[in-house]
Amino acid sequence: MPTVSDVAARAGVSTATVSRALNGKPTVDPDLAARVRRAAEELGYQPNGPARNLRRQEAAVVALIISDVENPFFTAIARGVEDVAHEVGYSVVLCNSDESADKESRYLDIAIQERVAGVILSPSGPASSVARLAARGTAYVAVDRPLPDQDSDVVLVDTRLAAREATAHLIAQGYERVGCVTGPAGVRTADDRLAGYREALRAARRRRTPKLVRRTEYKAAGAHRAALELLSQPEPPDALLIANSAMAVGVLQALQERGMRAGRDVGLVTFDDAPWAALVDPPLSVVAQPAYEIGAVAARLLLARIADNTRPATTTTLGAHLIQRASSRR
Amino acid sequence: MPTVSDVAARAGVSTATVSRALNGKPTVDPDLAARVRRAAEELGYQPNGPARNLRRQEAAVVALIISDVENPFFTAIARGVEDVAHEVGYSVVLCNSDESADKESRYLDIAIQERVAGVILSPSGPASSVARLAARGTAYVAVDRPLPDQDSDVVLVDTRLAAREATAHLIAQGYERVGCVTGPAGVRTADDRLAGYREALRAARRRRTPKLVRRTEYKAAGAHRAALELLSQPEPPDALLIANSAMAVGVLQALQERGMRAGRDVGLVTFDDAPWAALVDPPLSVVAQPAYEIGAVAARLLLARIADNTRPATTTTLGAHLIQRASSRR
DNA sequence: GGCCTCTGGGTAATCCATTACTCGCCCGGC
DNA sequence: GCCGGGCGAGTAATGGATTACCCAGAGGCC
Repeated sequence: MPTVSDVAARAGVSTATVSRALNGKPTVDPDLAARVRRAAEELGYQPNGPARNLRRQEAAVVALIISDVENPFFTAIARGVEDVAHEVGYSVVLCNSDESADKESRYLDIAIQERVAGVILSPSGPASSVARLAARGTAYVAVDRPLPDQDSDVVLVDTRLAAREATAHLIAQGYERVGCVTGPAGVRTADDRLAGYREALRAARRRRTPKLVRRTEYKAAGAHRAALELLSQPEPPDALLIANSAMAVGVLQALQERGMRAGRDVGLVTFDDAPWAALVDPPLSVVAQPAYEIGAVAARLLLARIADNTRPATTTTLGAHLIQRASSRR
Repeated sequence: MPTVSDVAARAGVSTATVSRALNGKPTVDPDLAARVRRAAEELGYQPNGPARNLRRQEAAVVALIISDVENPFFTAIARGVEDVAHEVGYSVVLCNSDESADKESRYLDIAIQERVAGVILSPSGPASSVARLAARGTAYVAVDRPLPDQDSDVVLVDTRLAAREATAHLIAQGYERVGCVTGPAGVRTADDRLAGYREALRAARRRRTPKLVRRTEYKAAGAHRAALELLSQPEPPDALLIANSAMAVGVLQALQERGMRAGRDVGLVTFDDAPWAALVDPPLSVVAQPAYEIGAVAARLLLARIADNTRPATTTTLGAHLIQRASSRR
């Protein structure tokens, strides 16, 4: 594997000049630079990343730690981050924490060890170990969920308001017993969606019925169980607000098994406008979140913070909008 | 940021001993090792990854380059890879080549530069630049699609046979004019699925009708256009084999716009058992591919090759199976 | 007791790119 | 003609962990 010295020898210059030429420093004679580039080309020279990063004390890489690779919401965020980061020459590596604080912590360690320039993450649960990032002075930005007890840049969606509007919509459509299937306690988006749901009930002077609410992991399996439980009660819900699209899959399965029809039997609104949401029968009403933009904004904030880590922390809140389809109509 | 020297000073030993102790080398006195670990703990020591990788000439990281993060087939592969790699202490970084040979090439360069231990990739198109990996002696494994002109480890699905069976199934159900929507020419899975489709037609002594076949990018938008074209013809298909789940979304949209119903008006079988496939109306018949297992097998092959790069190249072909649902029944 | 072996641990070389520092040369100004 | 400044390029220090090599001391054997 060729090194700078090999390139230097072939081009008949010093290693310093090779480095300067290949990094586009302006203090190199154009002829020399061309000679160096040609030599590098001929040898198939690829810089040694670890050596470069060791010297520079930082890698031109940002780590994106998301809580579920299989969730289209997060993969859309990933695209937003990638597009912005690539524009300015950063690479993005995607890490899947799988909603496990352990894996998250492990990936954070790796990010620190590899001296990445910055980290974007959707924190899994309250006991986040980002304090270590802060301690090292590594730039980071939280997306989707704020970090507890941390004042860092955050990009959020006003998910509480959206949940409130979605619930109000179900009520306005004439559903009497609106329930909610949301994520685990302590996960901020899950809490917020529940809070918005309750606000809407209060605003409509409906009694709050704990029996109509279930919390489970943010996955299809949990939501499936939850929906079956809810529907087996003596006074089952006639509408549900569902906190993400994976959960919607579980709920729809449950309805199918019970021979029930969304809209007619149970009004449904779910968070996240998955590509298939309009294709199920009846088409699913959703709260569309600007996932791509979340990623893009987060990436821009991260780049700004990499450039200047003393800037004050900001919170960006993006809006979500309800898309009414037939699953919330009788 | 503390270094080995700091830990060494605090534990009252040399840097060599610190390194040996923290890496679990057996030649260190247990008492000393404990002292070192405690010192490291107290200082919050995190090894400097670039320095370590520079010295070791290799990072304990495998790169997984997939052609579409938003495709559940590939994210399931990612889980398989992760689970196996983590077991033996490797980290996985996910790179999204987005079906672009350019991005793929760029990520390969990064993988080489960062001296990752190995690469697993689903090659985008024929002009793959993996030759560079081979030239450097970096271990790699191809998944889903073989590499042209390369004899490397490959993990495939017998997608041609599956396509043939799926098509035969449609014919057996009484569909007369079975068409096919597949991916771009040159992408092996797309070619194979088309070949399997044709084999089934031949076996059933049906005429091959090029007008019933469309090739487009492996995305919803392309398939949507293709489906509209197919259905606008004077003699439109009455059944379609669809080459992946993103395309299925496009085709279903097209049917919806035309007010047509899958199964009754157009029989449908699609590749990939997406979580929502059973939830659309009517439920979608699919060819389920063992995506998780592809990832797991690929990871094991990669680890074997990292250990011994001289082992002969292998090709693993996994089976896929048809799941019959209502979309392929009149 | 003398010599050999084995073990644990220290010293210093090594991996490779970047960059601070330095030097020679050329040009302009006085 | 001499000096200061600036530019381009070379020399060598630097970053931090790993590991080849070497040494001291303990224990065994004759």
